[in-house]
Amino acid sequence: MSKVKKRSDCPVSCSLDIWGDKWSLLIVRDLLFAKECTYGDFLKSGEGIATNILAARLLALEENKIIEKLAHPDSKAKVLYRLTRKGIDLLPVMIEINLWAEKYFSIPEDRKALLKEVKKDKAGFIKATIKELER
Amino acid sequence: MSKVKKRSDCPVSCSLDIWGDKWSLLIVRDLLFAKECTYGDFLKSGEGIATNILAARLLALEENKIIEKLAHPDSKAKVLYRLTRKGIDLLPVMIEINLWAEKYFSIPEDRKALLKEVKKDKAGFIKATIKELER
DNA sequence: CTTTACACTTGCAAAATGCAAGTAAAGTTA
DNA sequence: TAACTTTACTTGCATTTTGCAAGTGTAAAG
Repeated sequence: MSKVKKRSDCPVSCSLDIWGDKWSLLIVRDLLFAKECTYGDFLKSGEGIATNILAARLLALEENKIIEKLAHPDSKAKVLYRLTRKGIDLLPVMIEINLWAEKYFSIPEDRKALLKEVKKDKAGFIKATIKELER
Repeated sequence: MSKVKKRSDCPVSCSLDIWGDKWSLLIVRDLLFAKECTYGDFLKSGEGIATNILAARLLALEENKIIEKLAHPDSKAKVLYRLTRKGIDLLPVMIEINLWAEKYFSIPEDRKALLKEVKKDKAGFIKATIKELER
């Protein structure tokens, strides 16, 4: 199930081998925003990922140590997904994607407001967010 | 041919709709490094993209104004591809991907050396590179 | 005028994606 | 405690995308 086929040793290529598809970074995005998500939370995201694709992506991200599963405190029927440090470290990538998109697309107001904060002090924002996600 | 199916208005989602696949950012990478590439140059890149996939990606990137074609000065048989400003502006994304990958993979020495330069003065590096690519 | 270089296109098999329905365990309600 | 619901997936199948190999057309070179 876990075929890690490395196309080259270029860092960009290696990265894309793991999360270079239309869905993986959306999962990471959800977790950067929400810190912890259940399977159902991902399904409810606006883009409408199919449940089998979601399952496949979650497994791949877990195998690549981007995310990890943990028990839900309220119920054995629920599962929580969370970013590992490796996943959290995608935050700068995510921020730059947002800034790029802001320049070339029209994006929601609340996201614009957040990016305004980011631009005020990027390093500070990243540091604070990582701290929040890690505990 | 140019179906721009937007899944949501999230900036991340919009971005991935355009270049969220295993190949597009490698094309952008080649152009960020080389400034201008021919069709054959892309084919020669280490990852070994199939020629039909390359043609499809180049067309999609062109339709989305990430790259543009221009006449080769030496020959009518050759075509040059170059980044538009929109494509050049993916540089910060590309840099963060490289920095992330450097932390979690072993990457080639020459790329490490380049990233050392980047880390010394990220804003300066970006500014200088953009200037170089734009003229 | 024949050969080579270059930028693609085409055909087809294999893999990934997307949709709808189904399953199993856990929790909730009557 | 029996029936129902919620949750996290799995399964089957049609559609789409990818990958490989071979082919085409135009321009340049010999």
